[in-house]
Amino acid sequence: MQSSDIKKAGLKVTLPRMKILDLLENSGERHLKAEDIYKMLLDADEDIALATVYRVLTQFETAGLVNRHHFEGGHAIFELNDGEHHDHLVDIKTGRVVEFYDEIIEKRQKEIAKENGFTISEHTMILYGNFEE
Amino acid sequence: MQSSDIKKAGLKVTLPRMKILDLLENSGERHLKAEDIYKMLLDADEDIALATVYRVLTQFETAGLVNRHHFEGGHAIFELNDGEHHDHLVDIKTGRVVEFYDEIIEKRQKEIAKENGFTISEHTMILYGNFEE
DNA sequence: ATGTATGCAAAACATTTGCACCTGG
DNA sequence: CCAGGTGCAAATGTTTTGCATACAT
Repeated sequence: MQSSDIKKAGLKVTLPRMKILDLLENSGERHLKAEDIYKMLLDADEDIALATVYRVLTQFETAGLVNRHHFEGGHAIFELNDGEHHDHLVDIKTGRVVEFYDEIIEKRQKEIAKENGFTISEHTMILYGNFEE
Repeated sequence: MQSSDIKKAGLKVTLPRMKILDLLENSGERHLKAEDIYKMLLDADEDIALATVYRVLTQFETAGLVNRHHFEGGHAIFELNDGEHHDHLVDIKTGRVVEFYDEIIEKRQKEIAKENGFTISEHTMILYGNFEE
């Protein structure tokens, strides 16, 4: 929907890019594999190659529009970058993902980095487990 | 060196398993890719297949002897499980890895899980960045 | 027009698996 | 001896790339 974001990233506003950004914004699921996006495009009768999905996602990542995470399972998942950092709770069985943000943890991370003479450029924290029914 | 660990895991004490465990314990680098281990074995003139390295590492993981982590880069890294959980600082440029453990963070993680009706079975936290020279 | 993007197929990796042969207990 | 382990090659799953064609500006 926001073709301005694509333009801002120095990318031409093409149909594949708009469709993919639209899915990331409005598909209802924030955390998607490239394959998921590809299948949703097929379902929507969009003739977009999987290779293009990967290329676009990588460009979006470079532009700061999306984040790429490496959850367990050997594949990456992508989510819209809403500007606010957050971490993840991942249900091992269902794959359900819940985001959270904790001030205390963020503060400690910075302190720990400092103690180690380390400058954080980014970080991920993933808690794997099960949600109660 | 500790063939007893292998036996305890219900696995036969074979040369490949001993060599791989030895590397994990004494190679000087705690965080290794399967490929790294394979190359070290080649350098040591051990005729062990990459497939075996993967099989053994997976068995060790199941037995709780090693942990598998998914750092950035599309490959898994393996480290000896010394029984104590810890998190990682990873240098983006050099690949250097430093482990740390923080009581305050661990405590907050448990509280956050509780707030979300979530039972943690394991978790990873990785800070990516740069160490000062 | 012209530099970018895309589709397609092939390539590149990381990891797993089938199968015949070998080996530890 | 014999279940379990291993090497090799082929298969799998994910992501990247080369190239000819198509499109945005």
